[in-house]
Order: sequence, then C-alpha cells, then structure tokens
Amino acid sequence: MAYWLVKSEPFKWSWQQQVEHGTTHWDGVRNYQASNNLKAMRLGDRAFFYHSNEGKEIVGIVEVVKEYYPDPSDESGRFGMVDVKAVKPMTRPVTLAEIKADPELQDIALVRQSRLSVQPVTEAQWRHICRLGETDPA
DNA sequence: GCCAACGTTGGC
DNA sequence: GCCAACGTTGGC
Repeated sequence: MAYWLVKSEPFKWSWQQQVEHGTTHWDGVRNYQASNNLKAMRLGDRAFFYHSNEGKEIVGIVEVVKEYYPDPSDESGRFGMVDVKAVKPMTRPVTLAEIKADPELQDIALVRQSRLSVQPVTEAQWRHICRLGETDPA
C-alpha cells in the first residue's frame, strides 16, 4: 500500500465536512504533478488530510475507495479525480511547524514542495507522523 | 496583505 | 522551443 497527503483549505472543504459526508470525490485538481499522483493512487491507499492556510496541520486520515477517473468539472478533459472516505481523525493534529522542526521529516514534500496539493508520503514518514499524532498508523 | 515559489499561457 | 508576463498557492 502507498501513502499520500492531500491538502484542502478548510473554508472550501474541511475535515469536518469530509467526516459528515463519508465518501466524496477528490475533484478540482488542475495541476499535472498533483494529477499524476492521483493517477498513481490504488484502492486501499491511505492519505493524510491536511488543512492549508487555516490550521496548517494534518487532521485526519482518508482511504482511496475509487481509483482515478475523469473529473466532470474539468471541461478540458485533462484532469481526473479519485474517491476518498474518512477513516479516522488524528488523535492529536500534527502541525506544519512540528513537521518543519523534525529532523526526520526534512525531505517530505510538504516542506520541500509546499504548493503541491497531492503529494506522496513514504512509509517511514507515515509512521513517524502517526507517532507524533498519537494515532495508530494502520 | 505581502511575497516567494512555481506553474501556465501565449507571442515570437 | 524560448521566455516574459501573468496567475495561483500558501506560509508568514
């Protein structure tokens, strides 16, 4: 299984809304690198749900329940989306400041390529962040 | 609100 | 195919 991180501005789409809706389309991605990461997602992969701008912290974990397919909101037909479902919240949110300050997380895309909205996470990074968030990584 | 980083567009 | 202009993201 692979691990990922997806970003959302809580004003547009918050973790709370994700929990209330259960399964949702992760649509609206209009960046090739992010889209390629969506394409690489497989059923059962997990992703951290990160609040950008407001909060700047990882607040929960979602699971991929449908693989890449066309995004009907994209008129150009170039971009797709996946479906994700809320799995569980982080017991304790893990902030960007903590991640930046952690020597073991210096290579994470969140630090190195901050604008990318869909990012890969290594298994080591996944476990480390789960430990910081006092959350079972499984 | 500012600005750095970076992606995209379009003229040539 | 280059690159200047412009737009967007997102941290601060």
